[in-house]
Amino acid sequence: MKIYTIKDIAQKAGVSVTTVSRVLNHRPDVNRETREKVERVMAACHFVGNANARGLKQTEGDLVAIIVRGHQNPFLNALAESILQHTKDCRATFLTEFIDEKADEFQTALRLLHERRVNGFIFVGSRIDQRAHELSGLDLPMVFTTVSAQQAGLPSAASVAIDDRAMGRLAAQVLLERGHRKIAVFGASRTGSDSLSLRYLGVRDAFTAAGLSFDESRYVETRFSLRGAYDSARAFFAVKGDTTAVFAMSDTVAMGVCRALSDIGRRVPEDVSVIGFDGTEMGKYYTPRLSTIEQPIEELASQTVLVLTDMLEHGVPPRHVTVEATLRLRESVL
Amino acid sequence: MKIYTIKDIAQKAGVSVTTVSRVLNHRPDVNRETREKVERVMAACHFVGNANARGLKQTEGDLVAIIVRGHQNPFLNALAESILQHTKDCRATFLTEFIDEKADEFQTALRLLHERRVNGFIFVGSRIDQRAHELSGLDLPMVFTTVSAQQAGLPSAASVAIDDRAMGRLAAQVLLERGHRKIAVFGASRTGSDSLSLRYLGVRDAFTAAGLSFDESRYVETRFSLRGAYDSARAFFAVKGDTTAVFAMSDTVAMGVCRALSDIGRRVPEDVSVIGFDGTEMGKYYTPRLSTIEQPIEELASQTVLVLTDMLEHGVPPRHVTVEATLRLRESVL
DNA sequence: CTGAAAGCGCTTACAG
DNA sequence: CTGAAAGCGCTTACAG
Repeated sequence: MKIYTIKDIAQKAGVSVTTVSRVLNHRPDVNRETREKVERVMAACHFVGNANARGLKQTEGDLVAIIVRGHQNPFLNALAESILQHTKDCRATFLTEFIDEKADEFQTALRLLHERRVNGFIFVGSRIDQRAHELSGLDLPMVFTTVSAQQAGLPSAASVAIDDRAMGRLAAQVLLERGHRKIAVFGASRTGSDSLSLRYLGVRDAFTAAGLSFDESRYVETRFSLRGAYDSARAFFAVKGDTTAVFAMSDTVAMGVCRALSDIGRRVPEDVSVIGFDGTEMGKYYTPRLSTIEQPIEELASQTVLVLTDMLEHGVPPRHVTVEATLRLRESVL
Repeated sequence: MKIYTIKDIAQKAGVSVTTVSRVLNHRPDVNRETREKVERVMAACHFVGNANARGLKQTEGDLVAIIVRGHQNPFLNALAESILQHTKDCRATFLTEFIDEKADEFQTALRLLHERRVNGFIFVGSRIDQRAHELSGLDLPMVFTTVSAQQAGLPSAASVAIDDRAMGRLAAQVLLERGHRKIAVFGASRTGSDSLSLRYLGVRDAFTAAGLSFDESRYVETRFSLRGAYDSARAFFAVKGDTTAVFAMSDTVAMGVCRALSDIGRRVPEDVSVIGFDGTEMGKYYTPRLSTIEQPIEELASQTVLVLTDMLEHGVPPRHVTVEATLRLRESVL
């Protein structure tokens, strides 16, 4: 199986490589007969252009990198897939890079910038912190999705996200309204301005609005995996066994907590109510069906691609879009 | 933030581009002082080579594509991650391509072959069928993992997999031994020689060994998603309500079935036993904890990389490795 | 509508 | 140990 080059095709079709290149790139300025002849030869040879060679000539169309941090995260996975879907009718080409949750997305971005001459970024599942400043010199369109970049101080950064603070507040409010007072919150470090920290602030808002104050000893820093959440919950409930409700900042964490509760003989929701976050498919099929704050995947994706192409193709300045999340009350909250 | 090329570095360091290239590729034949000077300049400029330009010179090291079919599949995801882990100390470089479950992995392979001049493949989650013959002319190392390529008729194909037929048999046997006779099997098309079809043959083996025969009307072709399995199970149990046990060919399918059962008022495992396949993390935390056939991810991954590098670096002929799966009896089977 | 030629950034024989 | 030069496969002004 010989690998044909544009030169081989040109020779077989009796035209110049320039013409083959034109056909390859769907340029209009090619005679119909010539085009068809070249296309026939390309088809017969199963010709596919060499991406390296093409990439080397930078002046081609835009190349956008989608960097997904959290490969095992079902929510981000689904979101990335949806973004890719919306990407189909863009002029730019996209490459997707899945990195580990613990990896550094900004380092990855820098590498892609050099290695592949990328000229646009979509960050899926990034937490924007001081590391982001490695990108501050960059004058490329970049869109953060699921996290607001409003406070990031990156001049060319746009973002699409839900109102995490309001949604954190809503989750806590749901529990407070149902009479819960001993409420635990399972999240991560709450000192930044990332989406998880905002949800935590929302929790405090809810308590304040109810004339109460959140008991910080019921805040649990956990890893965002089933195993991590399970272990954290076992340890937490051994000490704070009087807790009657949990707000977990992801559905995965919520499910780990549910399993732990059931293993220590506490029923969900009869003994302990649990509300998650994200609105994953699994949550709908878990027993009990998970109450959650559902992020609008479809809209996050379409807005993200829209904001990016506006910046890339029309030079529109970056903007920060807020989309609506939805409370889904299912079986796990009483 | 200027993007430096090898030429810029050469100029700044006062050497030729050849020398910079040598340093870049860790060639031994560079004077230590020269090397250090060049390295200093590269570091100062945050220099990263242009992958396109490098890729264009094919004679570089090997490039292996890992093609993962089934992006949303947690088992394949975990397996791909483990493979990537084992890949770290290989001389070759690897690129990972996640494609949809419905996409054609062989088309993808062909594209990568041309576009990127790949010279080795790892197929994760492929089903080998007639489409595979598009690769039959290819004299490149390719390793199929989770599915045996023994019967595929591809001369350069190796494979690493469990004994799917034996494991299908074991799953059915577990249910038969516990007195179940009205057993449903949730799988896919069972006419090929892919791993799912083999598991089906294993089921028949188990029935035959017990002096019984499998009731084909209890074979359910389902999509391998929570939603698909749920819908299939609702439809199936509306007709075959006397079924007392289910063998689902993936944990995801098993969980969809469990949820459906609970929604029609059948308890798992008291009324219906369910056994899954793969051994996903979620299965351990589901309620009820899922009984399953656990695939040895770690060993599948290490063997896959080993077989590939043996072929690639040492010219060893392709081989077909069988690894051991493990029965995990948990709560969902009575 | 078509082609000859330069050049993208790198690697690699080939000389020295 | 080091460098000048050719070439990887493609794209794109520039001519015609």
